[in-house]
Amino acid sequence: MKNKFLIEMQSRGYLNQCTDLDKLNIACNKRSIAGYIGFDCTADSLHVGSLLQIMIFKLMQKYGHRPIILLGGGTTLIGDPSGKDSTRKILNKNEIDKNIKSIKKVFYKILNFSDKKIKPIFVNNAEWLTKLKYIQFLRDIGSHFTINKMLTFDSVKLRLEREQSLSYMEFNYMILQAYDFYQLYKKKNCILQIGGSDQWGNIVNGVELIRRVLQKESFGLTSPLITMASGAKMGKTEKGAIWLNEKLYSPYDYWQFWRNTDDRDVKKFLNYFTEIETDKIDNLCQNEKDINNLKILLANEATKILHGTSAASKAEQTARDTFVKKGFSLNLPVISIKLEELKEGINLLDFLSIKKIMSSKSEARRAMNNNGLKINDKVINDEKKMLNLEDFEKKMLKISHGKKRHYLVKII
RNA sequence: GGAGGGGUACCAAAGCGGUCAAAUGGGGCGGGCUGUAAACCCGUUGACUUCGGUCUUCGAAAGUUCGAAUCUUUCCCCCUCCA
Repeated sequence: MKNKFLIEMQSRGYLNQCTDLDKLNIACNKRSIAGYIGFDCTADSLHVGSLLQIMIFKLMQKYGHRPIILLGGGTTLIGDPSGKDSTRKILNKNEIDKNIKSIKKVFYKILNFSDKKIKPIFVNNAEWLTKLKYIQFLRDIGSHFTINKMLTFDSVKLRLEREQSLSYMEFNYMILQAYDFYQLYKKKNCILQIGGSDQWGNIVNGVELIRRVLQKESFGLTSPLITMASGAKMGKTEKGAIWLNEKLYSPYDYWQFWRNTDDRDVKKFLNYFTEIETDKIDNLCQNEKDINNLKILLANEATKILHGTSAASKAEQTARDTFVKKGFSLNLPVISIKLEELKEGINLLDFLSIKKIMSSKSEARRAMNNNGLKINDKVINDEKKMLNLEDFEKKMLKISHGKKRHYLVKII
């Protein structure tokens, strides 16, 4: 009997590779399992690139399995060389701890923490990694790895082939990740590790370590690498990363990100990033004439998962007001200005750069010269334009940069 | 350790004494077309400016010169080949 969890993993396209799908199927059928995914803590927020992993957690919960969220406080001290051309910036422990605190928030928002049986567990591998004794570790764990094999893993091989330096520190990363899995197996009876396809090598090492040291079976599973139709990696647009933390990326912008999905990606993303049943998605995609409606659906569903229903509908409403009605929406990002500052009038270019709407006055000037700057939908071409009380209506005014960026200026 | 090549703006890459804030391509931003998509076309792309200019930028520092991204010296880093 095929396990429902795995069936949905497959139909949503979450499944790329598995060490032993048949046996995992049996294990999942038998009981509730625990599976872990490791997250890197180099930034104070995860971005959309990690969202698929979180969606997998969500799916695990749906079918009664427990997520173990490994925050790599220890491994981030080293830096994963997978898929990197050069050593990345090494963070110190304080920065990492701060990042962990911030990253955790997203999981609380997306996953179910109220049901005891499937409540996610946070673990930080600094807990065991920082306590390792070098010689002991080499004897107990290091003896199970051969350099010959390690050299064949892509993360190492590619670096060497490109003649890019790989430090001994980074070279150890895969062993540490394998050790993580081993620890979680022992401590939490975690039998599954999930990761992006670039993690395959690291994951397999863990499975093998568990087999060698504990003579137990465990499983590894990877999700596909998602790219957008533009060819860019998921989550990294030209403009920068799409962060999951609200402070770094507002719900409105997040909604907009999904709303602006490339036509070719819509169906894929509906499967990946919403909880709409896959049959229903097939149906919708066949029957809906206007793909824009699907994009709105995608934006709503995806935003709902991260920021909640009300934030999603608020974002939709804001978008409607600004794009369809071309009017004001009170939910646009607000920039406030004090009444005193306006008394004398304030130079518009100064205002734009001071309030960080534009990164410099020159940039503001440029936008102006290209007809890209509007106040209340009226193009402004006058570089000397002063902003004063007459421009405001009910203490408010809308400034637009291009067609998509709008701000509400409020007098306080 | 020896011999060569190189470090230029967000990235790639030209320039090799003045006409260089620096060709060209990509990316970004804006405009047009459209559907808040893609593709395409056009403009723009260091900062400040009283729009005359001014200031900062070609790995770092020092020097030559009226004048340096361009020449010299030292230092740092990267690459290729040999050992």
